[in-house]
Amino acid sequence: MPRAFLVKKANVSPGKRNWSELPDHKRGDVYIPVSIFPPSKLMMEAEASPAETTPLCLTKRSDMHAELPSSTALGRPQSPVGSAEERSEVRKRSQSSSTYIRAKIKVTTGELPPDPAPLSLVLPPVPAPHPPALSPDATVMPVVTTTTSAQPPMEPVSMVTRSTGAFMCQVCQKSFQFQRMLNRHVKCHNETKRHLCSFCGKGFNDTFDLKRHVRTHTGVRPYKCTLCDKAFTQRCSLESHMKKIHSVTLSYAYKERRNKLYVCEECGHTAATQDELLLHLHTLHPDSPLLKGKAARRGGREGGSTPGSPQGAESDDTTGSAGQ
DNA sequence: CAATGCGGCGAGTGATGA
DNA sequence: TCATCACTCGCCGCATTG
Repeated sequence: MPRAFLVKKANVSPGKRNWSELPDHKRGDVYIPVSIFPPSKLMMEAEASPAETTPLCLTKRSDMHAELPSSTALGRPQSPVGSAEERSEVRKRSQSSSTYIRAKIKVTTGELPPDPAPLSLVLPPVPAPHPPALSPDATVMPVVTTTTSAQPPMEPVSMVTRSTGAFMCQVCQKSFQFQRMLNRHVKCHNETKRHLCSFCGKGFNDTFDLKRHVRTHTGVRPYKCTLCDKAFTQRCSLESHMKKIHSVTLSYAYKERRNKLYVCEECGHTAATQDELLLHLHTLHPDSPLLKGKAARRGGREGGSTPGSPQGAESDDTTGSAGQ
């Protein structure tokens, strides 16, 4: 692979780890961004609210910023918000006056626009979406999942009507078979719940989206190409790579459940089973708040969820994406 | 049964080489 | 300038949890 892939921009600060120089397989296994976690703080945050709990409570020491392995975060210490998405936000904002507006980009304002209807079309004048500034010596803001209580409930944003047996979104007229589908869809229009990235402050409606995003900062790349040393944060990226580079198309039976991949978000280690992951955590990250959280939860639930269960016990994010 | 978690799909964008 | 590939994220379907 001739391309200097992964390196979105040079400008890597001296003294900082350039993870793009590492083979992906090493990067994924070697990189240990977190031991870094102040467990107590982490746990406190995790207690906030079950629903609001940010999956990945990545808090870290103040010099964490310098350790960010992500190519997207590397080399932009000057930038208050270093990731690509921030640049995208900035770019988007700069484009907001132009004719082109990327429809999919959402602006994290934390405030509910007065008029929901044009929400998907209008980019409101954006105040700095989030406390940006991750100055090199700044303490990283904790992951905060906020429910902006000041905001009205969903209904005013997207009135639910039922027509032709479907639940229709009043904002975009999209219809859904189930109420719950609509409820979640409404979040797309409503800035009600924000899951904020502790690294860059970017907000997400979906906890998993945040978790996935955080990997861009932590450098965790669970999906490794078996034919080369490259690794990816998302399975689809790996599959795309396999198809384009190696001409290998991974096919799965219809609705086949792919093997779940348990990912240690602290070092990127992957395990085939949750037990294996737990063993890994006990061995290498005994102080991991994630481990403690799991233990606490198990104690409280007394065998509530089975070890293979992808959720529940894993909502503390010891597992990564992967696998359907 | 609603809420939540997770994976997949699709698309926009950046970086790089030809 | 264009093509290619990787990165990233919004959103949806489905599974699981409480």
